[in-house]
Formats: sequence, C-alpha cells, structure tokens
Amino acid sequence: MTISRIKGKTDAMTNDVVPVRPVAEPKVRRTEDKSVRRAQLIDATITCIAKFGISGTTLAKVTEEAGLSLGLANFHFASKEVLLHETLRFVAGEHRDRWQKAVQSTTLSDKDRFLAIIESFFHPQVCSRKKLSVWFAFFGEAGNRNAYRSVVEDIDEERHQESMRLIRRIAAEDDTAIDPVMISLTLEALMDGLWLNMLLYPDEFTRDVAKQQVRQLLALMFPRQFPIAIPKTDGKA
Amino acid sequence: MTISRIKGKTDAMTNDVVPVRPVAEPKVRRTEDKSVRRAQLIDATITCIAKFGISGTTLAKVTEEAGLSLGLANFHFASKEVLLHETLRFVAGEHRDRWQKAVQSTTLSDKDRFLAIIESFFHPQVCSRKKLSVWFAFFGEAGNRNAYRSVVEDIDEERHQESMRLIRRIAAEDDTAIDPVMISLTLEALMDGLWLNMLLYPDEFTRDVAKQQVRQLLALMFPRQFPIAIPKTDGKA
DNA sequence: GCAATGATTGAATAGACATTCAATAGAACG
DNA sequence: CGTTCTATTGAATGTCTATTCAATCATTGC
Repeated sequence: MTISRIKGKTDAMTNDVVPVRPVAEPKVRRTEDKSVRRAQLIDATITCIAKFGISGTTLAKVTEEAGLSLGLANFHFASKEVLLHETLRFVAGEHRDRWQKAVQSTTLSDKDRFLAIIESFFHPQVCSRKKLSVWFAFFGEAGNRNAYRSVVEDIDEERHQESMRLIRRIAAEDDTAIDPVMISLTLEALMDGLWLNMLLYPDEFTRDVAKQQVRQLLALMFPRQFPIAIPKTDGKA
Repeated sequence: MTISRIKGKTDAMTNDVVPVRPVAEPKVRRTEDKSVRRAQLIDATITCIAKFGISGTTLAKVTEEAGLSLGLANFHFASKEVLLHETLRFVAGEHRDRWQKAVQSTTLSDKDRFLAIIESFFHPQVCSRKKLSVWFAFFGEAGNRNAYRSVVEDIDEERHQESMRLIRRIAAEDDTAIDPVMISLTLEALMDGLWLNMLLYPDEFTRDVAKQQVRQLLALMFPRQFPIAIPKTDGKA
C-alpha cells in the first residue's frame, strides 16, 4: 500500500503504480526526464502483461496504467515492439544483476555462489507473479521467442556458463557419477519448471518450497557438501 | 512431404496440412462431415499457433492453412475463443491418452509405469515443436492461463495424483530421505522445464537427452531400482 | 428428378488498435 | 518577460480482424 514516489526511478518491486493524482498536490510536474517516463512506461507494461497478456497489452492500457497520455508511448519508444523488448530487457537485467553480484563476490565459496544463483531465481523481485508473466509471455508466442533470444540469449548463456563452472568445481570435491554439464542443465531446467508451477498455481507453489526442492536435489547430487534440507514435509503441506 | 489423406481424421503428427487442391481430382468432396472439418481446423490452428503465436493466429490464416474458406471457422466453432480451447483440449488429450494407456496396463510394474509417464512427456507426438508451442502459448498469456486451468487442470491433477501414487510405492521399496510428494513435484517440474528448453532451443535440446536427464534423477533418488543411465556424456555433446 | 436439408463461400460490417501529428504547455535561459 | 526547446496531449487515420449473413452448392431421402 505504499505510494510510489513521484520522482526518481519507479521501484520495480512495487509494481502497482499508483497513477499520479493531480489533485491538491501543487508540485505535480507535467514534464519529466525521459528516463523517468521510460521507467514508468516499462513498469506499466509489466503490469499490463501480467493482467492482460502481451496481445491484450495495448498502448492505451499501458499509458492509462502509467497515468500518462496515449501519445507518450510512441514518443518515448519508437514502437510497441520496442517497448516490449525494453520491458523484457529490464526484467532480465534485474535477474542478471542479482546473480552476478553474488557470483562476483570474492568472499563466497563455490558452493555458496551456486546457492546464490538459486536465491536469485526465487528472489521476490525476480520471481513475482508479474515478472514471471513477462518471462512466459515471451516464451509463449512464436514471434516473441525470437525477440527473447535476441534480447536474453547472451545473459542466459553467461549464467549457464557460470553454473557449469561452479558445478564442475563442486563435483570435483565429491564423487558423483553424473556429468556436471548434465547436472547444471537439469538444475536450470528444474528452476524453469518451478517458475512455471508458480505462475500457473501461485497459491500452491511458493518460492520457499521451490528453493527447498532445488536444494534437496543438490544434496542428493553432492551429499558431502550440501546438507539435506528438511527431509520430510511436516504434514502441513 | 507426405500428402495427407483427404478422408478420415487428419493425422495429428503430420501437422502440415496440405491444402486440398481442386485440380484434376474428380472426387474432391466439397462438403464433409463436421468432425472432419473440426479436426482440420484444429490441426491448422496448431500450425498457426506454432508459426505466429496465439495473437498472430487469425481465423483468416487458420482457414487458409486448412484450405477452407473464412466463413467455416465460425460455422464449426462458435467463436475464435472456442476454437482455441478445443485446440488445447485436443493437445492435452493426446498426452493424457498416452500416459493413461501405460498406467492402466496390468502387466507393468510401478517402476515401468512411471517410466511410461516419462515416455509420454517426450513422445514425438506430444513433444513436437508445434505441440509445445500450443502448451506454452496458453501458459504465456494471462487470459489464456485461466482457459488453461479450466480445460486442463483436471487432467493435470489426475496425472499428478498418479505420479504421486507410483512414486510413493517405488519409495517404499527404497530408503530415500526425501518426501515422495516432493519427489514427484520435482520430477514434473523438471519435465516442464525440459519442455521449455526444447521449445526455446530445439537444436540444442533433444527428446532423448531430456529423457536421460529425468532417468538420471530417478536413479539418484532410487538407486536400488533404477539403473544409472549412461553416467557420462561421450564427449560428442 | 425434386425438394429439403445442411455445408460452404466470401463480401460486408463494426470494433479495436498502433501510429501520426498539429496544437499546447511548461521549462530553461537570457 | 520573451524566446526557444522539449515534453505532452488526444483527436484523426488507416489497417487489421472477428463475426455475420445472404447467396450458392452438394447431398440425401423420396
């Protein structure tokens, strides 16, 4: 219920952009910096994709959600397509920034770095209903899958390389029978699948349980290094 | 390049419906049974969703793909929405029929029944680029996710119950530390994630490798009952 | 053959939407 | 203040698309 600030970049977590009310506030700026408007529009686009899907996301709805006028969409973004791509880039960037910070930390062990990657997948900022809607909107439409690849492929590849490197090192200290490459592919696929679960059935699948599932698998794969995380459910499932 | 039969239900695997040419063929029936036309239109819809996404799938494109005239779409289906739902129902039905047949077999062990469920996920008829496009098209759009739930939720739930039952029994003969419920949720999530991999990067992810990944996990979870399937890649990855 | 029935066609209609643009409002700078 | 520049507005435009429907064609039962 916090009212988002009028100035500065819109907080990406508080996805419910409260339209700026031109009521009694004297200092409602009519013109704003381009970067502010772009951020507002991207935020509104995320909200609209979550509510209506990409095909239901019209520029009229986006600008209304942002509390701006229709014409601004094409003023700040060359086309609707560009707006959508920038929205995906923003969401993918948030995810990347998160795991990169952990991976680049010099104080963490490989084990903890991989755990940090898991955390990044299921961090509320990245793994909210709205953000997941954006990812899967691009997965779901043939045309947008191409956009997805051109926008996110490098980021995905970079993370996958990093995962593989970490798993390889972790595997070196354990005696696993499975190929590290396969292991990291399996773990990433599992996380994607858990994302889908959370998107489809948000009431039944939670971030915490998802993280547990991945950690359990790690414990199974590398029993010497990862503790078994909560072996049985407590019946309150 | 095989020409699809003019009569009878269109083969759902041969998704490329060749428009019936009214050239020299004397026996080109103008009128057909409703069920035939419906099957044709559903087949063409699958093709269009794979090519253009749901929002790019117009009735004009569908009927053209089917080699029929525009008006037929609304004659055989009350609305575009109904056509899309029936298309999803068809695709989901193919999958269900496949695993149900295996599960109901009285000659198979629980272990083999679960392996059959895995097979059903990665059978070419179910796990083709086109069919995956349909699944993820419905996952990807907010409005269509509701449709997905109303059309497929029961089928999904039924399969999940069955998976859980099988895993529980398999677990009873092994000494696993992990809760069977979690195990079956994890396995299903993994298969969903592998589907997504195959949809996004069809050249890099194959059905066979995907099956291997799931089987490897089973071997890790239940080492007494499942053999370790091909422990290392042979370098030709 | 001859209705009668049902399937098929494609032009017409109405609504939705991205994009354009001329007009306007505000800020910055002197 | 006046001038210039930039952001903003929302009505207008043209395109695309689902849906309708009157006319046409094929089949079936008699």
